[in-house]
Amino acid sequence: MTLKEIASMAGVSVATVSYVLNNTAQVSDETRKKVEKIIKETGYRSNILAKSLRRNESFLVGVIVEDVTVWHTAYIIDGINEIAEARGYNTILSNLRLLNKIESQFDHISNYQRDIDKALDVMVGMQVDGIIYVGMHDRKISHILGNIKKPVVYCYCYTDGEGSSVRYSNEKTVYQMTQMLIENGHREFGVINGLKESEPAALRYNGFLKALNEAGITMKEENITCGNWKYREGKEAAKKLLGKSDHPTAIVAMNDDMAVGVCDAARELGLKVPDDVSVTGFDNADIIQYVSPRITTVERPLQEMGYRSMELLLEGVRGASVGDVSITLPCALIEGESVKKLN
Amino acid sequence: MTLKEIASMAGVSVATVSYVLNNTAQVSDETRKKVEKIIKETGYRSNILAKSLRRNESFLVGVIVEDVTVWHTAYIIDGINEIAEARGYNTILSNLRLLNKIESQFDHISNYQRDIDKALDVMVGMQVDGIIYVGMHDRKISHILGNIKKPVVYCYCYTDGEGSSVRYSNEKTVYQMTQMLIENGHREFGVINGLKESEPAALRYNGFLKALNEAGITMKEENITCGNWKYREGKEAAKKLLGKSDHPTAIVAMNDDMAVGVCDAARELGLKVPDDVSVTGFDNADIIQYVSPRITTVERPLQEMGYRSMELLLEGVRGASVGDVSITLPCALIEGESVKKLN
DNA sequence: ATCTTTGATTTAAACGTTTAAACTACCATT
DNA sequence: AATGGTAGTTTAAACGTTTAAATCAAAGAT
Repeated sequence: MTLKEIASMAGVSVATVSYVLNNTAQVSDETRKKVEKIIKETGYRSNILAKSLRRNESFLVGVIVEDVTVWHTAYIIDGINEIAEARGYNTILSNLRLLNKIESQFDHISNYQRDIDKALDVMVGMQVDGIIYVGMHDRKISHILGNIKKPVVYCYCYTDGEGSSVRYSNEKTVYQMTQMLIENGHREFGVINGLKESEPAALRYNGFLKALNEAGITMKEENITCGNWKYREGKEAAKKLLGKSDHPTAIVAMNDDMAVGVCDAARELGLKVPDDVSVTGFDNADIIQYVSPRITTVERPLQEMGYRSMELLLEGVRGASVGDVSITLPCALIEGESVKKLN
Repeated sequence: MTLKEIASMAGVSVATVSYVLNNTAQVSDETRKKVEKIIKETGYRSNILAKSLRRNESFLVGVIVEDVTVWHTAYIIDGINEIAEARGYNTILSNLRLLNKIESQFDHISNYQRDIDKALDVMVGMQVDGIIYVGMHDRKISHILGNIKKPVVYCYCYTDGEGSSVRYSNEKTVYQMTQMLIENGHREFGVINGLKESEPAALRYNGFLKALNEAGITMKEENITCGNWKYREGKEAAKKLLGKSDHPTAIVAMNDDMAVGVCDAARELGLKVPDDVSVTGFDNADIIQYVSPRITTVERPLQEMGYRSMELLLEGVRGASVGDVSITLPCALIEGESVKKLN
């Protein structure tokens, strides 16, 4: 079913049908009714490819994600898609599958670049109106993406890039969380940071330190540890932190997986959470729901980040925005029962 | 950068450039080199929209998912995308967001239909070559999707539909799991099924019963329970099953969330897993990694289901397949330490 | 010397839209 | 009666490809 066929069935020209469809010109009530009737009857759907070709805009945006199987990715995609749908845009998804690659190939960096190039090939080929990159981008990535002459938004985390970006606040969130612990009377802290090279780890740790410094609290060197974000290393670190009589009264784990490890370590050492030691996490991961007492943690505005990214992108597409915009969204404190009031 | 521009830069006709690009006709080495050089220099990328319009195939497939934030969905999408990419296809994703809708709206059925229609509008409008529906489809959905004149593959679960489908084996998997328990000497079973109305619950339960029947084992009515797939109800059901002196020696939970609930219930009742009671789950969910002892469970071939769905779809697109094909993939047993050998 | 064949290239139509420009009635002013 | 304006409609070009058909030149066969 094409415009032409509709037109001939209605006994009018293709232009008229197009005008009816988009109401972009005056059409008499009579012909409008006639045409609309036929459109409904035939179930005609306009060919978006042809439309996009002619209009020189595709109403398509490309979404590149580092790994779709990392759970937070789905929520961001969900947010992106919701706005896209509402605004009449569609998305094509490209999955870099970074997780497997980093694990299995030593030369992942070069593959990485090749994969992005490939993704860009199809996206630019599809004439996307813009691109959202979901993940941790560094200068290299923003350089690659900067080369295409389309609006780009970086969503999730970023180092120092060019381009518009949407992220959540790591530093401030942990800062506030730590303040909360201090207000509750805690003075002896243990910290389990994430991977040293990781940007969020650095940011979160900064927030932690800032709160300590402001309160004039210093930490024992031995109470500063880090893990690989995973349960096991969190538990191991916690065993060290808690395995002495003068252990900290509060342990700040930089994500929930490790926080759960802390709780299990505590139990195995015969310590009660929160009575003997307080614990906080980060992420509001699924696992949180299974452990009791509920670990106090923090929820990232994942869906909202999707919303904002898409909105920002569309501003760029419409040429509305000037220059780069960076949005940092706050996280929400999810209060559990893992923090004891000491005062 | 268009074909025309490349052509004029190379001093040849657009046809020649097109032939070089797709090598679909004889071109002299000399001109080929010349054209390729310019293509490389300019970084030309062909306009897929125009190509698709002309060729009357889009190399696009639509993927409709019931809810992208349900964790298994991401793995299926990953599989779909991997094959798509390898075959030169792209995917556009439509998320029905069913989870929120079912919770918040009583008239979700009609919205559901409208949402699918909307998704189809854009997909058909984009001239997708085919569609993969990821989720539990019923006759209603296959009726809607059957109306479009494109190949469709249903992935995940299905009742009795028309159309090709890919799913994992529920019945046989639980059958084998139960056989394993029987071989290990278990005779007194408790079962925690999923939601009664749910198809996978029914299938899994069938598999369970079949193994029991074959072994001539009968169950006490009171040991047959069900929950809503969630931790809490699993735990509650387990409390009932285990709260008596002659409790079952093995509890088959129809998913991991509930199996974890069983373990916690056991612990609270002072029972040891697996010494006092054996437990099995289903899904190999993330949570499994956090509980010890490791719960014996089963992994669904999610990514593989994505692969197969895409392959099946492309067969349909290429007109290779005749009639509907149904593929049922086996699950893999993940042996933990939650099952005791009684013999 | 003429006719075929072959290989390399170009011409031009087609895909399904949008849209500026042209056209046609019809009516209202002068 | 000529002019102008307006509402409704059509014409035709354009978007960037692909591809059947046409063209052309050079080589081979008679």
